[in-house]
Amino acid sequence: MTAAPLDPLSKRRLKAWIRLLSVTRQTESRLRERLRVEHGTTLPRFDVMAALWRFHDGLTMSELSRALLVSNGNATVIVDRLEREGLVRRTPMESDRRTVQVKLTAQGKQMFDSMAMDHESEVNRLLGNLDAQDLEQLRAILLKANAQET
Amino acid sequence: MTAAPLDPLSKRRLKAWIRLLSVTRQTESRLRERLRVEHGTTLPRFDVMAALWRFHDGLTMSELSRALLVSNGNATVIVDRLEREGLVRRTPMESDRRTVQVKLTAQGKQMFDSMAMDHESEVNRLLGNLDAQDLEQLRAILLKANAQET
DNA sequence: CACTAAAGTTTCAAGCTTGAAACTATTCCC
DNA sequence: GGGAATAGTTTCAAGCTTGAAACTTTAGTG
Repeated sequence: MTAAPLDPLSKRRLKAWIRLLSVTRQTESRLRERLRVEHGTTLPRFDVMAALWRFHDGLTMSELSRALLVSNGNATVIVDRLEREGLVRRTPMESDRRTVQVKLTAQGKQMFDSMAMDHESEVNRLLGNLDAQDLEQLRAILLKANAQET
Repeated sequence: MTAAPLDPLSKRRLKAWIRLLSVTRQTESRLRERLRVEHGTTLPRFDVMAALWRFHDGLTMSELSRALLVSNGNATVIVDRLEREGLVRRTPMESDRRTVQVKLTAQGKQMFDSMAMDHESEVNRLLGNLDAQDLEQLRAILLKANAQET
């Protein structure tokens, strides 16, 4: 539907996107490897646990998939596996019987705690070249970019 | 192995990473949807074709997976499917019989051309809020971040 | 109250992705 | 030349991911 790219910045935006994707993929790949080698888990499982740790009153499945920007079906299978491993618990809601509340179990909290600091220091290492000014600029740019998402 | 995160910027780097991931996922999701709806294809297929278009003398499987930051096994199945659809061709190399050269077919080139401009204008729209200065800063920051990747 | 629309979740098929293992071809080194 | 190590590719099992369809429950409307 969009017309031909007369915008003179079009090519630069495309290059910026490619670079953004590349840095993100490389970083994700490092983090995935670390979780696998050091903690025997995967990035999606970690992401779910991190979200549940953050919202420690629990999240519904829909809130979870929205927070993680993944599909509902995807959230279901990851929570299924975490639940089978005893790291997470589904509780049917009284107020609205369509929904379930997902929470970390005590074991899940413990597991997450054992990973979180290591994960943070790996992120800190991977982005270690960025100083305070870089981080502030990046923050501003990403917020700006995000505002566009229709 | 890394020690506790005494770095005072550690938390900010973590937040920056989460934001980076979020923007990237949202953007990827938009682009994927557009390719699906408008062109009946997927992002990984598009990525492979874009790499082959860019290096129009062809790439080996290993070069391809390195360029796309995906595993060799992954590259194999995507190229398999593209080949089955006639968009791509594998040619055994004379010089080194371990390797194959992957190239776009004429049909593949045509298909890519029909998608590329649309894809670019979608990227341009999604990052439309970023002006020349933003793009330059982003470029510098991403290059800096990239330099760290051990 | 019935009907309809909407929201929340799961199921499903298809495709993507990884990392390890297997296989083939090449290069290196004695 | 004969191994041994290395490089390129594919195969494989397991898990991730999507989007659509089905199912259940709730809310809204007459």
